Amino acid sequence: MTDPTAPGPLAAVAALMADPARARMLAALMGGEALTAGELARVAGVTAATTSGHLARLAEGGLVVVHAQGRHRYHRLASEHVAAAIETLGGLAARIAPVRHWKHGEEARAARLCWNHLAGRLGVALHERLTGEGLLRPVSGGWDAAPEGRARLVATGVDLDRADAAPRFACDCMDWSERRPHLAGGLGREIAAAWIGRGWLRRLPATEDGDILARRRVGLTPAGRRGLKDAFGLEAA
Amino acid sequence: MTDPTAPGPLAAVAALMADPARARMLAALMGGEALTAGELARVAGVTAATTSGHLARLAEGGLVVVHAQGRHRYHRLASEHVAAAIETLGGLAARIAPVRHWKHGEEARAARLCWNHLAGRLGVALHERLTGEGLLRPVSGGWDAAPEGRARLVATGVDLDRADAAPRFACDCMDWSERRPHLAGGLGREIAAAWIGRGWLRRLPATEDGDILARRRVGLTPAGRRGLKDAFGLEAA
DNA sequence: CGCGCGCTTCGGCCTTCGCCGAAGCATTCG
DNA sequence: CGAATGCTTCGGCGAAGGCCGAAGCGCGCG
Repeated sequence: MTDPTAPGPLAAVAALMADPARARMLAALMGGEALTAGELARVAGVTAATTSGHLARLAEGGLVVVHAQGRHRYHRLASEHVAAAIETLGGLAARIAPVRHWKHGEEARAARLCWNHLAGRLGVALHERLTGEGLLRPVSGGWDAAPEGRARLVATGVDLDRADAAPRFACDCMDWSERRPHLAGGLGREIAAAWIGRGWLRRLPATEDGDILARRRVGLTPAGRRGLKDAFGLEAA
Repeated sequence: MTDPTAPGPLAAVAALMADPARARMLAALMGGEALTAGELARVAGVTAATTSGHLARLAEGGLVVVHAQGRHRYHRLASEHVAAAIETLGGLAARIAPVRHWKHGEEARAARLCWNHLAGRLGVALHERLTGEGLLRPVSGGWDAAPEGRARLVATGVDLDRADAAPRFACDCMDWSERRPHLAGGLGREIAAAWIGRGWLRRLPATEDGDILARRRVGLTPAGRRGLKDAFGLEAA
């Protein structure tokens, strides 16, 4: 316990992300869905045996939580904080590494999920629009929706009661590609859920290669484009 | 180049932080000062030879930049984005790991530097005060100082011209201990520099053990306490 | 009830890499 | 112009850990 060779907590959590196979799994989980060990094995490109070990370590380290259901074991990211850290680290990596061209990079820059909320240009534009118009205002440690903002969000199907029940939507993630904040937390989650639910957003098919963006890309449907324009005057790219 | 076994950029940057000795070096560099290889060797607890290898990797990976001066080689974090990522990852680690009691943890929670700007309770309180009073207002991708806010900041000795010259102070770091944003970017840097310069803040002595907080803790002087109360009505803990 | 499937555990191989001491450069100082 | 200092490079050692195939285990289905 008081092992003098023990890595500090920072090194320990970094080590969990430092393995290529584990990093691919975490990236896949950034899509927000709970995935089985088998699915994660495929995206990571290793056998089931290897995957099992990796997932045990990730769970032990608190990055992932497991939910057994029948003969499947579903894994998802443990919390918003894990997602935010991965997003931030991914952003740093993208900034530092030679600009490697992801096959679907352009689509992902346009709109994607960051665990359970909206990111990419669309997520950033939404955040800017809401804050710039005063529909969201800064409060202690985060954002709160002004009455006018609440009404407009509810009109688009967002369940604000459930968003309010969340601890607080203090966490505005720093965006991977745009280097600007987008809306995370309970409100971000409810927005994404509502708009996917009413068909404004649609998940784009996962890529088969080990792409870090697999399962994260979303697209705005024509209905969504219209809806966002009507509700917020938002002209999506 | 197209090595199929190459780790993704995320795993690569995580690996740089995943070694205990390197993590200690990075933590020490979060104090914002440029440190020599020898100083980093001492804080990391390894020999000069080992340190040299680590620093070469960190520089190669873009986390650190080197500045040779005489027979010393000074190292500092490469950018604000590196500092933000370390802070975020450290926050996740603190949240996940069993609450380990750092010797100077309480002092560091009160006020510390996050690379070149103010963090801890003081940094968070300042951010909240400035945004809550409307002295800072949200603009596209960050914060801008309102006229009233500019005047008050200038009155405390902050060089706003230099802050304006910075790319943008879009980056409000997520705080390690408080899990709330504090003020980073060009403005954060100028504030910390100005207040240290006029004796409002003082660096506290570095700890001798390999503490992750070494060289980061700062204290508010009586003059600083008075000054912050007069300028912003800020009652520091 | 027995088979199939998903997942984990075990054992063994092998690469990676962190570590050090010794030697080699460079810079500064006496 | 040596000698000391700061740092890097080299060579070699050892531990950590990532990988797999095979075997084991639990759950659901036929």
